[in-house]
Amino acid sequence: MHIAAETLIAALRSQGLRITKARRAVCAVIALRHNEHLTAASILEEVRNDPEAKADQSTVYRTLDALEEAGLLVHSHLGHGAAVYHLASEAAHQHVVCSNCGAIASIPAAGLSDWLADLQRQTGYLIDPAHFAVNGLCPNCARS
Amino acid sequence: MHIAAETLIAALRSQGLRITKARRAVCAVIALRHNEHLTAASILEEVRNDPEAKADQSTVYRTLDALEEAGLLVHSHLGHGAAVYHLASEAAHQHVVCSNCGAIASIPAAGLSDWLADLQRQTGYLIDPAHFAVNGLCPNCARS
DNA sequence: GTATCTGCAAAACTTTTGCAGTACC
DNA sequence: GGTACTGCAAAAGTTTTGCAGATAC
Repeated sequence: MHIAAETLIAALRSQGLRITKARRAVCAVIALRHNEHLTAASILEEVRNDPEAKADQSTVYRTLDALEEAGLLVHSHLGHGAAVYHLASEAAHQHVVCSNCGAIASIPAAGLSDWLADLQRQTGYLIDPAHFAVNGLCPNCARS
Repeated sequence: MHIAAETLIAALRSQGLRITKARRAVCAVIALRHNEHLTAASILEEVRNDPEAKADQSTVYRTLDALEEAGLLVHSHLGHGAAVYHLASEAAHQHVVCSNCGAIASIPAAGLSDWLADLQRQTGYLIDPAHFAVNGLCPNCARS
C-alpha cells in the first residue's frame, strides 16, 4: 500500500483547508512512514529532523486532527502510552499490544466479519472494522 | 457474577502482601462495583466517600497494580481517557468504545476463540482473550 | 523490630487550549 | 486584506515516583 504526500495534501485542500509548510511536512512523514506505528511524538521528531520544515507539537496535533476530520487518518489509544495513527485507506487490520512492554504487532483482519456483524446487531454500535486492539504478551515478555 | 472483597483480600494475603485499610477499601469498592467500568478515578472517589477508609491516589494506583500483579484484575486503555479496570475472573467479554463520545458497551465473547487461536499462531503473542476493545460509534453519535 | 505500605508532593507524559503574530488564498 | 494557521507557553488529565513517616506482621 502506497500513498503520496500529495494525495493527503490534495485532500486537505479539497476540504477548503490551507496548505502550509507544517502541514506538508506532517503529510510527508505520514506518507513515508505509514507502515510503521506512528505516534504524534514520532511524527513530531521526524518533522524536526527535516531542516527545511518545522512544526510545533500543537501544530502536529492540529494537523493530525484535520487529517482525521477529513477521513484520511484514524488514531487510537492502544497501550499505556501515546495514541497510534494510521491511514484510513489502509487495509483493515488488527493490533496486538503487549500488556507488559507495549510492543505492537499488526495482523490482517480475516474471519472476523461475522463476529463484527453480530456485535453491531447486539450493541447498536456502528463498528469500525478497520481498527481495534487485542491485548496479550509478546513473545519476549511471555518468556518471563 | 459476584465476588467478595474478602476473596480479593485473601488473594493479596496469599501473595505475601500486607492487608491495610487502604487495600481493604479499594477491594471493597471493586467487589461492589465490578460490573461497572471502573477507573482509577472512580475508585478513588468511592473510597473517599467512605468516612471510615481513606486512601491516596497513589495508594489506589499501587493497590490496583498489586491486584493486577496477583492476577485478579486487568486494566486497559480503551478510549481517550482513563484506563478501565475489571476483574480477571469475570467471563471474557469485549468492550466497544465510541470513538466520538467515549461511551463503552460490553458484550460477551463468542465465536472468537478460533480467530484468537489463529492470531496467537501468527504473531507469537500470548493473547489475553478476556480483554480487548473494538472501536465504533455508539447509537447516539452514529445518528449525527 | 523491620520490611512494607501510605500520604504528600512533585514530576512525567500525552494532549489541549489561549493568544498574539504570521502567512495562505 | 482577511481569515486561517502557527508557535509559544501554559494548562489539563492520567499515571508514576521519591521520600519521610506510619503500620502490619
